Amino acid sequence: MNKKCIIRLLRYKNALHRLNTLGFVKIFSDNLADAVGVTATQVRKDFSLFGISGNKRGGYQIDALIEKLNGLMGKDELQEVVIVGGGNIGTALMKYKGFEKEGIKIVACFDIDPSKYQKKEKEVSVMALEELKDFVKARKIKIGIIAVPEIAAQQVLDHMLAAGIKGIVNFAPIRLRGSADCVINNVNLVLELETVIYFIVNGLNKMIGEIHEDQKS
Amino acid sequence: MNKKCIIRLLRYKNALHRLNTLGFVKIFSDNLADAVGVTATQVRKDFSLFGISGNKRGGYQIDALIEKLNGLMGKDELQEVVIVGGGNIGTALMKYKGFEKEGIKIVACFDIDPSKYQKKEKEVSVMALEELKDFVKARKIKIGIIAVPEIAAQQVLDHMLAAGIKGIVNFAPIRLRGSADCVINNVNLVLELETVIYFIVNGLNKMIGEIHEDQKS
DNA sequence: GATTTATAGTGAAAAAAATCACAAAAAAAC
DNA sequence: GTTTTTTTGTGATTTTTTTCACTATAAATC
Repeated sequence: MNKKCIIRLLRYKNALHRLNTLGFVKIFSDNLADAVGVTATQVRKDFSLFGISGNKRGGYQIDALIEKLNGLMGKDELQEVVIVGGGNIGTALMKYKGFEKEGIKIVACFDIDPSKYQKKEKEVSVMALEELKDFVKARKIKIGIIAVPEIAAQQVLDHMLAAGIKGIVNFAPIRLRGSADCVINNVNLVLELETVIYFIVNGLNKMIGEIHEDQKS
Repeated sequence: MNKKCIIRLLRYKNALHRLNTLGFVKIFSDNLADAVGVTATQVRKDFSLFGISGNKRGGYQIDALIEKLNGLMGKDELQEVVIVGGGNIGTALMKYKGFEKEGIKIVACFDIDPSKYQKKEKEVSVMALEELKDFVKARKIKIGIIAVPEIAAQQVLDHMLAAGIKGIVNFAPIRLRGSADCVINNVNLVLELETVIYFIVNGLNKMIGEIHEDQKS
């Protein structure tokens, strides 16, 4: 039961959700592997490790599988999330439709200069950074997104920790250090692009098909 | 020389750039490790593997180090990149300032319905998807970003491949398969958030400080 | 200029992760 | 109802990745 395996399980769950809404009922380790980008053996091994079993020659029942994964990984109830930083990235995330489907709700955005933003119909409201603490404490919010410039990221992190945020996705292009008190997932958009560029410029595309994904195919 | 190691080298380069602009001249494996989120041993091992050496008790000269890394990984000349999809994410990336510093230039965006967008001062222009192929071929662009809804992603990928794009960062929440002809880096924003949520909901924050980063501390 | 100290460098060991190879069983075909 | 086929399940093996434990060396100190 390692970190990587857990992350894969999340991916399986995610993919299964999608397949489910597409109307699929049954799935083979093969198909799931393909959807997630790993090998079929890996899928079965992961399941085996967590005591998930299917039917020999019958594959897996998708809804039962989702059920099991939910039981294992904690059914994700609706999670309220705040964003700090109302710039390009922050705004995009505020408006992004993809979260809702997965039970994630962006409830507010905080910015140093909220006067720039006026609330439009159906949009997330932007508040002053000073209001973060009270808001987060009052609503017992545990998850936050950092979408501020590099220079402000560390300071914003401190604010969030003080407010009681426990998990963060950080989009500022600087690595923020997690702690026992707070899990941080650093996502560096520039680096994601640079990685691809590197592989292309150096003609290494033959070497790999995908990046970060560790499968055959 | 494995994929992970290459990606780490890219991270080192990135971090060194930042440290350099901040005025640092010298660095120890320790510091770099910390900036990137790995162990000092790992940094030294990676360097050793690629024949990069520093000075005993003197650390590494940052500019020389960058030089070496550039030599090794191909100096990144200005790279022109196109975006497909002018929605929330696409728009954010178009406006995002962070790319320029790293020699990445977003030169155009393509959308099914470009009439929604009117070009403003200093902004990237949005064109019809049909123009993608000619544009990309004419300017010999090799790198593209997919920022369309899930449903359209596969089709857009096909368009891009036909146009001669060789490397892609895909933000649609579906795994696109790379090939010998095209490297794909799938970035799933929802999943990044879900991963954090999972660790928090299950109280596993003690288990890890960071996600995707495999270091101590 | 000898001694101490901090840091790089690296082969060896350990740990982690992935893959293989094959058994078990259910379904399908005959 | 027997045989074949397909797919799961998993111990064993291999490969990959990381860490350890130590040496070498340059700088700093005394």
